[in-house]
Amino acid sequence: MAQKIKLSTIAETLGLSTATVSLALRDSPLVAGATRDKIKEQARALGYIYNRRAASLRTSRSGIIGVVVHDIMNPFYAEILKSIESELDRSRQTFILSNHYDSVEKQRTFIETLLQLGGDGVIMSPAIGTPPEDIRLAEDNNMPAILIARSVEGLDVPIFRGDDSYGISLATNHLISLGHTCIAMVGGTDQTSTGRDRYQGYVNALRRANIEVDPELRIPGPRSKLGGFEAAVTFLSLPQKPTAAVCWNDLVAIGMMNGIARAGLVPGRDVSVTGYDDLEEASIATPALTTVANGQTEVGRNAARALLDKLSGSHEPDGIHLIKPEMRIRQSTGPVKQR
Amino acid sequence: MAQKIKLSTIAETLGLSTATVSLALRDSPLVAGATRDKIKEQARALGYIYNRRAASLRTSRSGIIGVVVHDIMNPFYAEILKSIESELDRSRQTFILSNHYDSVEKQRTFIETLLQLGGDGVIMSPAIGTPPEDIRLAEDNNMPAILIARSVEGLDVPIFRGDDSYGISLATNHLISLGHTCIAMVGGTDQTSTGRDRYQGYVNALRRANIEVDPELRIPGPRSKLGGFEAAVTFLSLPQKPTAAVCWNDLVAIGMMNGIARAGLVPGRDVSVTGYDDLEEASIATPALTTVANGQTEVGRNAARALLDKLSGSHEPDGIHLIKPEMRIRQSTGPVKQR
DNA sequence: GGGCATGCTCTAAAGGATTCGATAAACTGT
DNA sequence: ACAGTTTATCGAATCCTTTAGAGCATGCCC
Repeated sequence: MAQKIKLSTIAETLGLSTATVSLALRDSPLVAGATRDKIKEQARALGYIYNRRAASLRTSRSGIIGVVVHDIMNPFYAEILKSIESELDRSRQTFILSNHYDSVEKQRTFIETLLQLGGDGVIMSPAIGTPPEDIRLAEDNNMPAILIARSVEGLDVPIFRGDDSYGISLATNHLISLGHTCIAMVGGTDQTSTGRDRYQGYVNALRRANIEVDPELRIPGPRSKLGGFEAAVTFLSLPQKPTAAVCWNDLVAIGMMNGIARAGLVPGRDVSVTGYDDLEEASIATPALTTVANGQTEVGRNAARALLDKLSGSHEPDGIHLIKPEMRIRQSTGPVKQR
Repeated sequence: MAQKIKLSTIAETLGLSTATVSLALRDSPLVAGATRDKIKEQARALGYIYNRRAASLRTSRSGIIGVVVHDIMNPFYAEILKSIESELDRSRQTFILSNHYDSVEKQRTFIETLLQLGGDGVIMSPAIGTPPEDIRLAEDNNMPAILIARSVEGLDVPIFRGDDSYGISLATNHLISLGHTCIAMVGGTDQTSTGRDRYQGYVNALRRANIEVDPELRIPGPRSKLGGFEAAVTFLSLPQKPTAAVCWNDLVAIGMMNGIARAGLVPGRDVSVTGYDDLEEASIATPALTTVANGQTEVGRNAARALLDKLSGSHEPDGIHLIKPEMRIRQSTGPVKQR
């Protein structure tokens, strides 16, 4: 309040130059030990606050990293963010978070803001329909980007994600092995690479088992609990009377189980349901959800490390980094039972 | 990549001064319309990126607002954040988000980082045990703070929160009116103002109905789904055989309903359960959760507006701003039934 | 004692936008 | 035609830190 304390304030009170003070505070070996201690002590005493904007103006390094995903409230992204956070924390980077809600517009605004702030890099799960130029804008202005979860055509920035096609085929195979032959696929969209991959995994698994693929058994759209809840109605009224559902993710699966229960049926006994992601919540759902662990923690950690490596120039982690999903079998799936 | 475009680049290519360019880009009436258009056009053509750090060095306004809460993954905070976000968005402020996970240490680090970046203000739900000095640090360095959800003793910064004591008493009264007399309180902690207020609301409602308060009926601790899930076991083994539970929040209530179902009982019929917060999820839970709407949207919106007002100097929103909670009766509560 | 390291500190020039006060040009009214 | 406005633009200082490059002791060796 009183007076802004700056380097020169410290310098004057000690009869030194700002250069020395600046170096001392950053532990430069150029400054004598005794001087350094005196300076640090004085800085503390005066309540000095380092001015990063002034510093970064000079050094063109801001210590800011941007992270933008579809929706941070979605536990799938939240778990990724948590692991990014713990990775960045230890390297003293500040991170700025944003949702784009699949608005290309909002996403571009975020990238521009980040550029204005001098962001050092950005980790993003690109919005549906992201034009490659928007990401090149970042790269061209010296702000490297790393993608997570979704790819963008025509770009060669590093990307970290689970192997969606393989993961969904695991879930589908599991249902097939329980005797199910009429299996619906609930949720997701063809507009993202993830959506296409997951549907493909489902189709592949059915084909391999010589089960005919019926497009009517696909209920596209839902990606949230509410979506899954509502899709239960559609599912239960399908004329083919499917006995199982491969859901887009755990949220859809949990919502759908709630919808099924509301209709008086018992999920896991009357209808088998699989999720995807293995959120913390999956194991405490009723019944406990059979799902596919999608490696959120690895995705976040590896993406953050890759960016830090790139920034420190030690390593260029280009290309696609796939993480192998794993099956988690619980109580929401069981042997086939006619309705 | 090629060359950094700055104000002076634009100025030179047009034969103008940086002063004029700077003014034009900010739509100053001092600049002639034709000149302004020419400048803006050129800025776009060159791919000029506004350098906020340089600007804020001069103006000491960064356009950055910090938001720190216990855990952004918690849907209660997530809903607040969403409403803060939409409020700040329209005033072109960037916001930086952080969790403190109730670590005073982590919270202070965040405040310091924000000060270094020249944050204009901070909205926070203070960590348990936050010393008033930590918040004064912000205020003293010209970065106003607004509290949400929790208070800190010995401070007169504005605070926005629900009326917890009143809210919980609504839920408790509702159970009492259904005939319940042995009602447990599940979750929460005495270490936060919210925790103390909610317990007090529960106690008050019982006393008003002449029901004796049994401290053994309190199961403190849980604040998450998993916590509620585990607390169900404790609850069901209480010798007093309570017929209803007032839960700390919706997460605890939903977790607890899952735990109760896992034990073979039907929540809403065998045991009545109330939540708190009215998350989106409450209405699709099985059974749909009776809960108390806590006004997250208002809290977020009002807090954000208050901060913006304070920054623009138009208004000093000091003091406590309580939001009146409202009852939402659904299927998780019903008439008393002996177990 | 002269020549050279070595160790520590300082001077001054960036870095990019904003803004006060000055200036020049165009216009007003008489 | 001239003093007085108004309008549009500019010069230069300023915000605070970093960092070459210079400078000055001191100590050491031959």
